[in-house]
Amino acid sequence: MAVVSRYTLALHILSWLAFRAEKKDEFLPSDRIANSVNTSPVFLRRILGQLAKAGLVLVQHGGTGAGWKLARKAEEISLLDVYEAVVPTPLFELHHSQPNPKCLVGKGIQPALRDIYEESEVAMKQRLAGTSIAELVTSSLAYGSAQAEPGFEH
Amino acid sequence: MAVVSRYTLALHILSWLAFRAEKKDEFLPSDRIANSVNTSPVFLRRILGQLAKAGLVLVQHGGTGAGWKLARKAEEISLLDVYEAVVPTPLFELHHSQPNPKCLVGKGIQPALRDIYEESEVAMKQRLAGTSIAELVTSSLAYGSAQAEPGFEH
DNA sequence: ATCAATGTAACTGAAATAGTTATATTCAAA
DNA sequence: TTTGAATATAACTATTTCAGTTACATTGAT
Repeated sequence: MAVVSRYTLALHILSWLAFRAEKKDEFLPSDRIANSVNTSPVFLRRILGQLAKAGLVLVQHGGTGAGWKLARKAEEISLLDVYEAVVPTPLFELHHSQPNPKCLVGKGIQPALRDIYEESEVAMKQRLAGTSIAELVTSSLAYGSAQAEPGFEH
Repeated sequence: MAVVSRYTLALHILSWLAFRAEKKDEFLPSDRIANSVNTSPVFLRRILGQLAKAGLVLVQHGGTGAGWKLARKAEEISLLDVYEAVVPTPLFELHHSQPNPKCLVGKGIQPALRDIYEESEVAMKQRLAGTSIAELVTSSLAYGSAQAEPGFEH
């Protein structure tokens, strides 16, 4: 295990909102999203809250048309934007208990690793930055449309 | 949290063995390693066992000179070799509960994500492949030697 | 005023991780 | 062949994280 599945759920949420936005510009409630993602609406709202803080979605609190929608076009949201919004911690963990500072290796290994870990994380993020939610939707539909069951109301 | 700290410990173990190997070619016991890493010898042996399976270290089971040493030169062990040895799972997690297959997005998003996740993981690994244990030792010593306490017996 | 929605605190259950304890096994060397 | 310094491994504990649920207060368009 590594990068939390919460990130996958965030991408699913945004893809679904983008897919819906192509048909109609409206706020959509969390339990409609939960129907596609197959997860609790409360859990999704926690993720949606993080996405809202990062400026990726807009929220309508009360009233009949309450819910969520994309804050900007799906072409302008990269998978890295979403990563930064929901994954706050660095990719690699250092030691839990500090290494022995009396040992030359133990003394210097943490800053040495920090450099390498940082660069590896950047390499991963650059790949994420190269794809948008719009492209993810296109790709998902290409994979899914072949055998999707017809007549399903979103 | 993300990539387990076990990976950091594995890199520390190998760096320490490489550092020691420069002075003398011998098997070194896990509690000597534990003195630098500052962790339980039993836990370290679990990691050392994984490294041995991957062919990165050699083990001497019984007798007076029992312990561990590098199976090949530190220049020929990359940080990616170590990653593959101790991190068995993919970097990104997909959904825990399957998305709704009746939804076009839910149907296709997993294979779409698999492609992108795979490429992101490869990008990260390529950076790890570019550094060897020998280089990590050199870098650690550069960071550590400035203020390390003198007179420490490894 | 209604009520369909969100916001959030508090909880549960499951899993992973780090680390420990105890015991059996290995094998070089005396 | 006995010794003993080491590893191998099972079983256990404590901590944390994560996903997901329940319950309730709040919001605000109509």
